[in-house]
Amino acid sequence: MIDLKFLRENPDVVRASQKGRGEDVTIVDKVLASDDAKRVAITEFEQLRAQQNVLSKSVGAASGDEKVALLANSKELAEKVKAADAKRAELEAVALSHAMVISNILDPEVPIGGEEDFVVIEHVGTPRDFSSAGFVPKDHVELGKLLGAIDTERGAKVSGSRSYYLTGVGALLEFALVNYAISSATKAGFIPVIPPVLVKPAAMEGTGFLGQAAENVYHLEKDDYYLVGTSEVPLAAFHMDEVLDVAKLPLRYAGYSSCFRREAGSYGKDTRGIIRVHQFDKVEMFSFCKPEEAKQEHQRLLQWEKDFLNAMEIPYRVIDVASGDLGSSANRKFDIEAWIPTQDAYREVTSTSNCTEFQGRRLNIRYKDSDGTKAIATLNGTLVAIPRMIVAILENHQNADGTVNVPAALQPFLGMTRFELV
RNA sequence: GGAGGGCUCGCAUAGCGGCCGAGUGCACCGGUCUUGAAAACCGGCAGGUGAAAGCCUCGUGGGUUCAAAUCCCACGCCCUCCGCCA
Repeated sequence: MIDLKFLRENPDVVRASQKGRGEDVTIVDKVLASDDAKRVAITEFEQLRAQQNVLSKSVGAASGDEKVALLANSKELAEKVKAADAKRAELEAVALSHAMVISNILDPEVPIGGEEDFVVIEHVGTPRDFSSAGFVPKDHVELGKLLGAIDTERGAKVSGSRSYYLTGVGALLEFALVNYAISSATKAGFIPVIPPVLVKPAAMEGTGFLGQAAENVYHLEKDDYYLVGTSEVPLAAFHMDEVLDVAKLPLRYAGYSSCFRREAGSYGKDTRGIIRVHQFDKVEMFSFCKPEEAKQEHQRLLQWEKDFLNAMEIPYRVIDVASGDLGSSANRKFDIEAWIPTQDAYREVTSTSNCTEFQGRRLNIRYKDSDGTKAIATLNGTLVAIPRMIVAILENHQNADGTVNVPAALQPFLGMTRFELV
C-alpha cells in the first residue's frame, strides 16, 4: 500500500505514477475523497466516545435519582456512539479498499512505456558463434531427450500442458543448481529457508498478488488457500505483523521452493519446452531493509544475480524494465536475460524488484530505531529459476554431438564435467 | 475427525462488570553505592494513531450493558488424549 500521507501531500506524483504504469489515474481522487470521509467519521466517533467514557464513569459514581437520570442520558448517547462507530468502520473499509488499488509509486528513473520500452543497461559475455563451430545448435527439448534429462511428453500425459519431468542428469542438475545457489547465498549472509508454498489470503494479498496478478495464481477454493507463484510470498509474510530490530537490518533470506503459475493469457506463448511452465523450483533472495538503503540493496541483489549467471558462463544482458511491465508492488525492476541460442534472443531468467515500503505497509512489517517505528522496505530477486537456467545451460554449453559441458562452478556439485548421451 | 485444557504489557503470573490500559516477579534501561563487578537501593519500562486533548488495543470477530480483560456466541491458534495417516 502506498503512504496515504504522501498521497495527500503529493497527489500529482501518484497520478503520474499511475499514468506511467498504464493504470487507473482517477483512483487517486477516489482515495483522497474516501480518506477524507474516513477521517471525518473517525473524529466524530472519537468525540462521541470520549463523552460516553466520561458519562459512564459518572454513572458508576452516582446513586439514586441522579443515577436514573444519568442512565437515561447514557443510553441515548450509547445509540449515537454505536451509529457513529458503524459509519466509521464502513468508511474505513471503503477507504482501504480504494487505497489498496493504487500501485507502488514508480522510481523516477524507471523508463516509461510498455513491455517493449525497457532500457538495456549492459551486455555481459558474447553469444557463441555456432556456425563457425560448424554445427546448428539443438534446442533444450531435443538436448533434454538426448541426455535423458527432460521428459515433456510424459509431463503432458500426467499433468497436461506446460508440465515436465526432470530425470537423470536433469534432476541432478536441479540439485546442483540449488546447492550452488544456497551455498553461495549462505556465504553472502542469507539465511536459507524452505517456506510453505500453500498460504492464506493475507499473505497473498499483502505481497500484492491478488490485484492484477490474481489470474495467474492457483486458488484452492474449498480451503481458501493459495499456491504461491514465488517464495517471495511466504518470505515477505514471514515477518508479517512484526517489528524488526534496526540493528538486524538488512535481514536477508534465500528461499527454495516450488512455484506455481496458471499462465493464464499466455496461450500459444512458449508452448515448447520448459521455458514457461505451471510448476518449477526456484531459489529466491528476499531482503528486509531500511527504506533509505533500498536502492543500494537493489543493486546488491542484482549483483548476486549477475554473479550467478557469470558462474554459469552464460552470456546475458541486464534490462531496466519499463513502467508498464512492473508488478504492482515494485517501484523498479531489473531483469537479467540469458542468451538462448536456438531462439536467437535474450530471455528473462532472473528478476529483481525493489518494493520499497509497499509490501511492508500491507503486511504490517515495521522496524524500530531511536526515533520511532516505521514501515520497512522489501526487495526480492531470483537467484536461480531452475527450468530456465537448465535451458540456458544446455543450449549454451552444448557440443555438436548433443553432449553438454558442465560449467566449472557446478562440477563440484555434480561430480561430472559433461552430460553424456543416454 | 472426536474429547478436554489454554490464549493478559519480552517471559511468568494477578485480575470482584465501573477505582484496570491493567498489579506483582523476572528480564531490560538509567542512576546511587563500589577500584571494578555482583548485591542492595532509587527511577523508568506495551503498542498504534494524533500537533495535542483524546481515541483504540487483554488471541480475532460479533453480542449483552450506560459501562466488558471480566458475562454470552462464533472463529483462530497452541497443548493433551483417541482415531486415521506421508
